[in-house]
Amino acid sequence: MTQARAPRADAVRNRKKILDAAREQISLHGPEAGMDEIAAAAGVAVGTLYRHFPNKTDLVAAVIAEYLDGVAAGAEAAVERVAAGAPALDEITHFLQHVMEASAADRAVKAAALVLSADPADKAPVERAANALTSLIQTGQADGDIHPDVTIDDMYLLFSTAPTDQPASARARWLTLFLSGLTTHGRSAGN
Amino acid sequence: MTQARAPRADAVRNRKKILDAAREQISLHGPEAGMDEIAAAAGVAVGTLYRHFPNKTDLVAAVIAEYLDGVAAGAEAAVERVAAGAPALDEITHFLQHVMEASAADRAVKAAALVLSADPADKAPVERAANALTSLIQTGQADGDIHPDVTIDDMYLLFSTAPTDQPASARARWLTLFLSGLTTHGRSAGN
Amino acid sequence: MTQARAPRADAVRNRKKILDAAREQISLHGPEAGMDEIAAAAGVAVGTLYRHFPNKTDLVAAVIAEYLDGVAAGAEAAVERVAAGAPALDEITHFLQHVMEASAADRAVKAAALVLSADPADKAPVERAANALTSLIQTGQADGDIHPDVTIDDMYLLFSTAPTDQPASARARWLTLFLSGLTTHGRSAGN
Amino acid sequence: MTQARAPRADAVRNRKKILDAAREQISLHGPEAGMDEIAAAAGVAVGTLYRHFPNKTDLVAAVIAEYLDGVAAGAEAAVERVAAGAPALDEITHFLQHVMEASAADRAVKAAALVLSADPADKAPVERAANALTSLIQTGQADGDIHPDVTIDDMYLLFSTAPTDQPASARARWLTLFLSGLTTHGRSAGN
DNA sequence: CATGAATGAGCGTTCATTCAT
DNA sequence: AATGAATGAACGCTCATTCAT
Repeated sequence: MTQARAPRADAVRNRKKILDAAREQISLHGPEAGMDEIAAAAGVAVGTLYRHFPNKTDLVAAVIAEYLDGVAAGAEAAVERVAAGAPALDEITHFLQHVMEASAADRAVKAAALVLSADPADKAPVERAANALTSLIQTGQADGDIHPDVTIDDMYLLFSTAPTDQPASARARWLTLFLSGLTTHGRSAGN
Repeated sequence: MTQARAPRADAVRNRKKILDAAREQISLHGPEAGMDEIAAAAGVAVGTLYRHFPNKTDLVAAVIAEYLDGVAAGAEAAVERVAAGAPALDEITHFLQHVMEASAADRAVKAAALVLSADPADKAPVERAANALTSLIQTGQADGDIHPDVTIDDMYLLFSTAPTDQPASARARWLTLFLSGLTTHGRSAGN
Repeated sequence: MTQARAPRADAVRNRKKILDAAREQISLHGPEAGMDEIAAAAGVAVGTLYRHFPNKTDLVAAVIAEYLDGVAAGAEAAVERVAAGAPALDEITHFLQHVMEASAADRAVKAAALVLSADPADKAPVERAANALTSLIQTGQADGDIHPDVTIDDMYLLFSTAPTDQPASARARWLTLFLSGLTTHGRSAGN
Repeated sequence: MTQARAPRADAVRNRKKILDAAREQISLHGPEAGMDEIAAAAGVAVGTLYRHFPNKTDLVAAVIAEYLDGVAAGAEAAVERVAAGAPALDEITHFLQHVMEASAADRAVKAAALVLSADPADKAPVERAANALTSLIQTGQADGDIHPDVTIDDMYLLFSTAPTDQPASARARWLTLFLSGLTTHGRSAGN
């Protein structure tokens, strides 16, 4: 019974509304999206925004944390499918596509994080994703599909350099090129 | 031919001083370097700065144009070396390394460009670089070293996604991975 | 006789806790002590604080009233000691010293009162103190120790100008100088 | 020829306007007078105010410095009159009256200084006043009018405790009482 | 043409107060 | 009656830009 049993129903709702509005406004207007504008988009007053997030930096950190949560969930789902017999290389490929598209949607959030040097509020999702990815890589290497010198750091490199602010076709091409560096297969003339 | 060629001597000098100061201040303090600080670093008053560049955006665009000029020059030099018999793949590799290191030094300028969404003021250097790179690629393909589906767009992708704000070792690894997507050689276990 | 005498036990307790917390927080942090902080220090929610005191001004006024209560009690005790035979001039001197030291301890409260222009909520203690002081002055004048033109207003002047935010030595010197204006004795070279 | 020969004519005028407006607004509304309101009262934009005074604290410090300048000038004039034969005690009395009235006009400025803990920007006027007052005191003591234990610190005590926010009659009475502590004359029943 | 003083919209943040629960 | 989440006007301050000198 360690609940703080208060009627926090609306407070929770507000927190969600604020995070959604923050992601949206920052994506639309970049890091210079104003706190007032985010609050207005969320349908609350600034004071409420500040009750939930004492800083602009903290707000951005929370948006990032939410995003990382999705990444971690995706990675873990991939691991499970591999455990169920799916080929690791395919799962890695799909996971990377998934992350890339998610990053594209939140591209400006990354920029805001850089400008404000906001760290994710919670390190747990990062670790979860790292564990899952390590597992995928190892399986892929055991299958002989992934180059033996590939490490989790290559994944970070990939996440941090994906062309999130370019058209989907550019991202697809970029992933093709990058993957040929990760796999043992090289590229034939046709792909 | 309504060119003005009057005592532009100091005006040209001022323009140069301002561009240098802008690059330096933005590299030091990021996009939030103030116009007053740039002017002070250039040894002129703000008004003078605004006479040369009506906007902060325009100033950043000019800094980027200058940078692109260097890129174009590097690409053209590579073409000449290839014409003199150097292997195209090697020249491409070195050129990419060079651009990447230059970008890393000016990374804050790129960030400023994003925040202010500044386009280069002058398209000429971009074209010069494109011509030179196209030539290099074609030679590399004729040599059988570069994958036949590689285009100039892949180079843009490379420039725009280089991890300029990460350590040199990360950039080296990244280039290795990326290049294996451009070449016909794939990667052996050892590189 | 529409007095309410219901289970006010905890309400009274809360009122006391709030007043104590207010005095403490204002003494610690000056007039800019926040209502939230005072409420937290009192162990209640802001809403409760506002139930007891509709305003910050009213809260400060209540703190002052409490303080004045102490002053009145001191004055009345002095009157009783004079009635029992103590010399009025000595009692006045000691009383003034006492008030001055108490004011010094609560100096931030006085500052808050000024900033918020808060009057004491309850006039009764002021009157009690006035009556007692008038009695002391009259006795002192009858004794020939207090200058005949001295009035209760001189006491107010004294309270309101005591250097409460200066070291105790400054306060002592100040009282010496001031008292020589109230008494018939002047000052010899030695005091 | 160490002039900065620029046409600062209006800048100087603005500085004056800002100081006047600051004194006025702070006197009217206390320390919480807003920077925007002061700027508006001065007829300039906030930015201009901040060009002249980087802080609210600095602005208040400048107002105080101006006030201290007047005090110093008054003290020095008194010294000159004494040198010309005027009785030191009279001059001290008049000087104190003068300072007291000036303080009364600027009463809120003192409060603002306390709240913002602003020190005068320039220590020189304080020293000038101190020198002049010391001279007056010594002459008064040589004349046998001022009590031999009186020091400059007693003057500071007096300045800092004058009832500046009370009616002129209260200030007059207060000065009478206080002076009887400074002089060797005591008070007869008639004054 | 250069100067630098002036402008003022805008920012992130605070806090006394209100009100749904 | 108590709670604490929500409100929003106000604050001190910044900085790209304009314009009188």
